[in-house]
Amino acid sequence: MGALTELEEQRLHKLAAIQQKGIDPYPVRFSNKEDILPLKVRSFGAEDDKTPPEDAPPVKTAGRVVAIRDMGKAQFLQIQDQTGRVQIYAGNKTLGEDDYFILKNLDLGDIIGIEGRPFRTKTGEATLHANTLTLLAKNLSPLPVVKEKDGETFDGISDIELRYRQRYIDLAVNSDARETFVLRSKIIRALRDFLHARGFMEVETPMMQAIASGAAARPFVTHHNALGIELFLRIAPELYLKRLIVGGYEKVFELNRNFRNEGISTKHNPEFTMIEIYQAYADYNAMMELTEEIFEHLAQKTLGTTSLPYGDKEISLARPWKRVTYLDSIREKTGLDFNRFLGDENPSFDEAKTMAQSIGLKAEGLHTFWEVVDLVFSEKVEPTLVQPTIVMHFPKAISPLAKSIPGNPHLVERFEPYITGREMGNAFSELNDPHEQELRFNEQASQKESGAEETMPTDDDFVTALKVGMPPTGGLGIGIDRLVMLFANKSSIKDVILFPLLRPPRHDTHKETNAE
RNA sequence: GAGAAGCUAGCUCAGUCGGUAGAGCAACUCCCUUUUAAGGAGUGGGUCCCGGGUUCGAUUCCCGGGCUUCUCACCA
Repeated sequence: MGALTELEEQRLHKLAAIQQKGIDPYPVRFSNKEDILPLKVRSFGAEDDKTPPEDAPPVKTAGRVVAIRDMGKAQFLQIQDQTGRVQIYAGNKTLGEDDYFILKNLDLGDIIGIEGRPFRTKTGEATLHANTLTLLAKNLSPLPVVKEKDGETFDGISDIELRYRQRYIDLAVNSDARETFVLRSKIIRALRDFLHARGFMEVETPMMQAIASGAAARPFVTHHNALGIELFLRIAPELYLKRLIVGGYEKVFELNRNFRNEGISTKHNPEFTMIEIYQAYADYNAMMELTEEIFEHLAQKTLGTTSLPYGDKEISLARPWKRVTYLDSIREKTGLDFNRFLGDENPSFDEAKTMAQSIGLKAEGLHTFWEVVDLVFSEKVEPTLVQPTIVMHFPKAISPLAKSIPGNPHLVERFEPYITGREMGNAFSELNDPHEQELRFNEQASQKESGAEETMPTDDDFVTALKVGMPPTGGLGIGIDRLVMLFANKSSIKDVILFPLLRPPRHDTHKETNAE
């Protein structure tokens, strides 16, 4: 393998010619580089309305060459750094011999440093007239050429696979991609600041766990050689964070990766970022307040508004959000009223099935009353929850870590916020009765025995922790990737994860395997 | 895991009812010192995703495979 394209060969020849001339195409450093945006503000005014004086002192900056307009013995270049773009004017009148040689051998994608005097061209463009031009890195693998005019982009890269597989190209070429990940970083920072300001402490709990509990999902398995044990990548940090509440910390959070060995889709990546927040002496009502505050604050802080465009919709994150109970939301959307079963100790599975069938849902493969109800909810209610909605009081049967509503045998103090038809988080008053917790784990285990695919594994040490005593506690988890999708107006989770998981490319394995 | 679509020059895309292919941008050569999707003249560039079959001949038709995207399934 490794046949070079014509373009790559040409670049290598230029590289050789540059080295021949005694110029290092990869110099060690370029000191005192000023960022382009502040430099432009300083030289040309914040409104781009100032003209620098004739004798303005030279400035020094650097970036990637993204446009070359060759006028013969002089050229107009555009260079781009993390903060913006600026035009460079360079020619043989001001450049020394070596620098001019670099100019003549310059390619799109090269990284250069320049020193030059700010001035305006005839047409008024803010420009730097280069006195020196230093090659800092030669581009040997040509980038796609993207041209822009009046905000319109021509011939950008649209090959989605290339954008995800070689994100560095996507970032180098597409300003939208760059902006998305800047926004992601701002959101995460604002979230941390928000929580720190309220007295929360950020902690780190194990990502490799002997028991992958805290959620119901298939884990990744790995192996520790020295201990000779099987370990799982965590599917959730929940049980460890609650151990910290037992230990006496009262406000903790963890913002980091979880891993689930499940399908990949526009809404699922095998590793994804979650924040989980626990507050002792609080309950799910406090978590509802917190949820609304967090979303509103993050939007205000990072986007300057609580009104977000998403696809063809306009989402308003302004508080207060609509709140509705789980069963009422089903009644609202389908007319089916499961509330009337709340008095029954063992609500009828068959009746639930009949009700589901009456609105065209097949309850095949389901075993319990509450599974049928949850099917109705996820099929008929979830997709309709476009504006922020807090759905409260989930079935106990599918909430093994949440505290029961006092006096209610079937429902728990749990809620989920929904936006754009997607679950954005999960929260509850944490179950802190060790005996009840043990029963719930057992219930999960017997569901597994009777054929449920994914249930929550028992964690005996966690039960022991609860026996030591955990104060009443409110917990909240928020999916960060989905939050960023909402804020960045992206429909695929891959657009908000820098390096989403893709099948590794197979080079010429075909020939090799067929050669046998 | 299932179905559908796609894969042609560095990029964005045409096209071949089966006779090995084209545009724009990029590249190369030349002209041009205030351009900005710069302009003008010329040139080169392809395992048409991979393998097999049918055929005189396959990028095109058939079969198998790969990768991606979308939908569904699974999925806190």
